[in-house]
Amino acid sequence: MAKLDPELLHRITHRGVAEIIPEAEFIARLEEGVPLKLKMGFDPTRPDLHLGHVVGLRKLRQLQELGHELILIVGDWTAQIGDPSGQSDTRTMLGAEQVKANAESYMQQFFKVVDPERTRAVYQSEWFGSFTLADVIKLTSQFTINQFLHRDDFAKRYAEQRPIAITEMLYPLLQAYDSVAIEADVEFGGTDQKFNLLVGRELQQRMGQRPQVVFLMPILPGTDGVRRMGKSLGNYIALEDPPEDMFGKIMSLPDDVLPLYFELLTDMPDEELEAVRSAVEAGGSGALDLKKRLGVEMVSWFHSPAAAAAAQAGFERVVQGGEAPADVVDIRLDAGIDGVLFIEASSIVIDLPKILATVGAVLSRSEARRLLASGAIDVDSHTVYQETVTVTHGTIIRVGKRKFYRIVYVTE
RNA sequence: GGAGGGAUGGGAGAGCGGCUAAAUCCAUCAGACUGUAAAUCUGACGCCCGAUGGGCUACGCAGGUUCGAAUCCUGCUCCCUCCA
Repeated sequence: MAKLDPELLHRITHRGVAEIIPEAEFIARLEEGVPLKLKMGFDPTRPDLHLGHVVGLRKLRQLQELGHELILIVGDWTAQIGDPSGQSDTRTMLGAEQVKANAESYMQQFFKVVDPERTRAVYQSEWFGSFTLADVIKLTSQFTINQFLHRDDFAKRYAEQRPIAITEMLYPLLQAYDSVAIEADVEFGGTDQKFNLLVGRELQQRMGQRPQVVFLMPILPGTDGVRRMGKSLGNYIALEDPPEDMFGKIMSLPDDVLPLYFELLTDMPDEELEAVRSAVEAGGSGALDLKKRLGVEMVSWFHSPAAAAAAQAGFERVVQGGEAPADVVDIRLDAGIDGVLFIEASSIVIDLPKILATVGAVLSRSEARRLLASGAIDVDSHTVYQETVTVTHGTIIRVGKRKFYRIVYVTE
C-alpha cells in the first residue's frame, strides 16, 4: 500500500545505518502497510544502557512512529553464555529474580527513547524453558561448524589457535531461534552482530518462515574515540550518568569523533552535519562549542534542559574557569581528628596527606604526597608543596582539577 | 589416552638466581600548553614511616634448596594447545 515519503524513507534507510540486508526487501515490507515485528535483543546482565545502545533505539523509535511494533527479547538464556566478543569470561547463572529486576531496569531506560505503547518484552525462557535435548539437537543440526567458523571472531581465534567454547557457538543459534519464536520481520543490531542476525534469517528460512531483514547500525565509538562503546571497556556514557558526568564525558570526547556522534545521536540535518565535519577539521574553538551543544542536547534528553544548563555552567566554571564548583565537599575538623596537629585561635595546622586520605580525596597518603610533589594541590588558590599546612574555617582545598573541599571548623 | 605450553602489578606482556616494587605498551592520575575533562608534550603510578633515608607486603597456592628466588626443586589448584 502506501508509498512512503521518499525523504523520510531515505532518512530511515540511510541516516545512522550501516547496512540493510536486503535493502529492497526491507523497503518492500515497509510499504506493505502491515505493522512489522521489529526484534531487538539484550542480555539482562548489568543494567547500564549507554549512548551506544541509543543509536539502535533511535532507529527503532523512528519505525515505531510508522506504526511498527518493537519486540524486546530479554536474553535470560543467552546471558548465561556470553556473546563471543573476544575473551568472554564464563558468566555465572543469574537467578530468575535478578534477571527480572535487571530487565525492568533496562526497560525503564529503553523507554527514554523508545515508545512504550508499541513495545513488547518477551523472555527467552518462554520458549527455551521447555526446550529438550531433542530440540537442541534439532536446532544445532541446522548448521555446520564450517559455517560458524566464518564468523570473524571465530575465524580469527581459530587461526590463532585460541580457544572457542562450544557454548559460544550456541549463542548465535539461540539468538536465531528467538527470531523463529517471535516470527521477527526485522532484527536490529550493530555491525558486529551481522553474523548472528544472518543466522536468524537463515534459520527462519529453514523452518519455513519468511526470513527476517537484517538491519545493521554503525558502532558508536566510546569516550576513547577508538574502541566501541561498552561497559566492559569502561569507555561508556551511561544514560543514568548524573548530568555533570554525562556532560563532562561528552566534553572529553576526542574532537574527531564528534561528527559521528551528531550523525548517530541527533536529528541534525545532513547539511549541518557537513558543517560540523569541516568545523572539526578546521580546528580552532569550533569543536569546543559543538561539544557543548551535543552535551546540552544529550543531558536535556536524558535528564532535563535545566540539568543541562546547570551542567554546562558547572563545566565552564570549574573546568574552563578553574573556580570552585557551587557545592564543594566539606571537611569537618576538630581537635580530636587524626591529622589535626594543633589548633591555635582560628588557625588549624594539619597534616594534609593524612586528612585527604581519611576524607577519601585520595586513596593513600603516598598518593597525596605524589600529588603534592607534582603541584596538584592548591590551598586557597595557592599551590602548596609541603605536607603541613595551616588552614582556617572556610579554606578551600583543591586536589587536581576537579576535586574541591572546604574546611569546616567544628567547635564544641 | 599421549605430548607440550602457561598462571606476573587495572589490562596486555617482558623478565627466568642478586643490578627487580619488577622492562614496554595501554588505561589511570597529575603538570604544562590550549579551544575543553580534545590533541600534544612532561611526570607519576604497591603501602607505611619523625623520610634526599628506612620498613613492610607483592609475581596462582603450599612447602623446599640457597647468604639471596618472580626466577631452581617438590606437591597441589586452575587454564590452554596439539596429537589420538
